[in-house]
Amino acid sequence: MAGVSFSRVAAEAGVSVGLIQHYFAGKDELLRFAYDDTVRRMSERVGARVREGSDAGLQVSQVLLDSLVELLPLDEEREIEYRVRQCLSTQAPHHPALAEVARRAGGDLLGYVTMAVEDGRKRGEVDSGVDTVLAARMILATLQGLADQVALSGADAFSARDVLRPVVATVFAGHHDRSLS
Amino acid sequence: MAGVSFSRVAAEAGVSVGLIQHYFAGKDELLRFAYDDTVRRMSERVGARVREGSDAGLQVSQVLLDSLVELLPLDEEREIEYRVRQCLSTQAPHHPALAEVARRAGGDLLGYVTMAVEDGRKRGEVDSGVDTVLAARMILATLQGLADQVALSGADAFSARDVLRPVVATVFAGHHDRSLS
DNA sequence: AAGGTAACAATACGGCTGTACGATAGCGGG
DNA sequence: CCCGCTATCGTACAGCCGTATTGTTACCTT
Repeated sequence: MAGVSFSRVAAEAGVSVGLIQHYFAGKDELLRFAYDDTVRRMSERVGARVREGSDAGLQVSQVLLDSLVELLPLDEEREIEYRVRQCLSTQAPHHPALAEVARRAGGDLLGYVTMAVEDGRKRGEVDSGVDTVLAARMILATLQGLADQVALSGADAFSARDVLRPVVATVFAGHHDRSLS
Repeated sequence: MAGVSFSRVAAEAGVSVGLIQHYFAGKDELLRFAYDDTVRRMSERVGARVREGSDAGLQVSQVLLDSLVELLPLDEEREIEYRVRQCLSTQAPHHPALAEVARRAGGDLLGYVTMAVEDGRKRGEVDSGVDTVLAARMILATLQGLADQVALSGADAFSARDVLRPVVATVFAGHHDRSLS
């Protein structure tokens, strides 16, 4: 992030600095575009997968787990996404435009997961007493922290799926074993 | 983070630029010191609290929950710690010295939580079949993601403790209700 | 064919950055 | 007294950054 400059972006893209200025009014707008583009793609991916799985009548917990694990920086492409999201969301507090993107992205994802949990409740996979938003927050928090752990210690240090599964299973009780062994 | 410069640090500290150079060989060393100092203090705080609680014979799950929630950016001081940690750990992949600090900090924290879970197992609060390291990873992942959520939406948007509690309870089964309601 | 417009390049410029260097002042030991 | 050491400052400098400006193609429209 410290190394992102117009000249470097231009060089890596194989174009001139002037061209980037032609399309983006300033550095802020360039970063905002990169951030928005990345989080939008991530959000749409998980949204689509949840919808597909729901339509296909698959087990909600399984679909959710798959969709979320797919966001982790487990391959090079997702790692780039992760880094963009991480760097820009860190910068967000100081920049209103970035903050708004961060809020919208967070809200979208929370909405998708909440809907999935509600869907699970309708199908009897989730106890009726569960606070769906709180449950979604819990699952998402674990996912996010898991992303950090994977990014730090590498994709092969441990099984991210095995860490996330019990948390999802806490919400979707009754259809899975709850063991951590 | 983009605004951290020698001149700005000097101004805010009320000293000259030269003085900072006198104590730190370069910017890298200055940042590394700030990062190391912050994570060390955080790690020691949770380590001490876990040890105290363990000696006092309190319920391990309760002590652990308290110690970890205390790391979240719920007041201004912790928010500063959070931001330092976040910014510098983001920068870590490109800078070996920072990466080493990040690894050590992560390892320390994982060690403390793992020990707490093992302690809970000895006392019968945790099932004997549980993978303690995996359980610690899960709890820490949720904590970390929770910190991000709190930093993004503010300390009053939801109860962070209520989100973390069920995850801790998944590990420390039998002594707590497991409900999310 | 003319002309307008969009794509793209080159360069110039003021500002800020990290770092290097020298100066000043206090101060304890010989 | 003077020497070395440390704390502290001021400033100079080369380099990179973001931005503004100007120029050059090439295409589309009429």
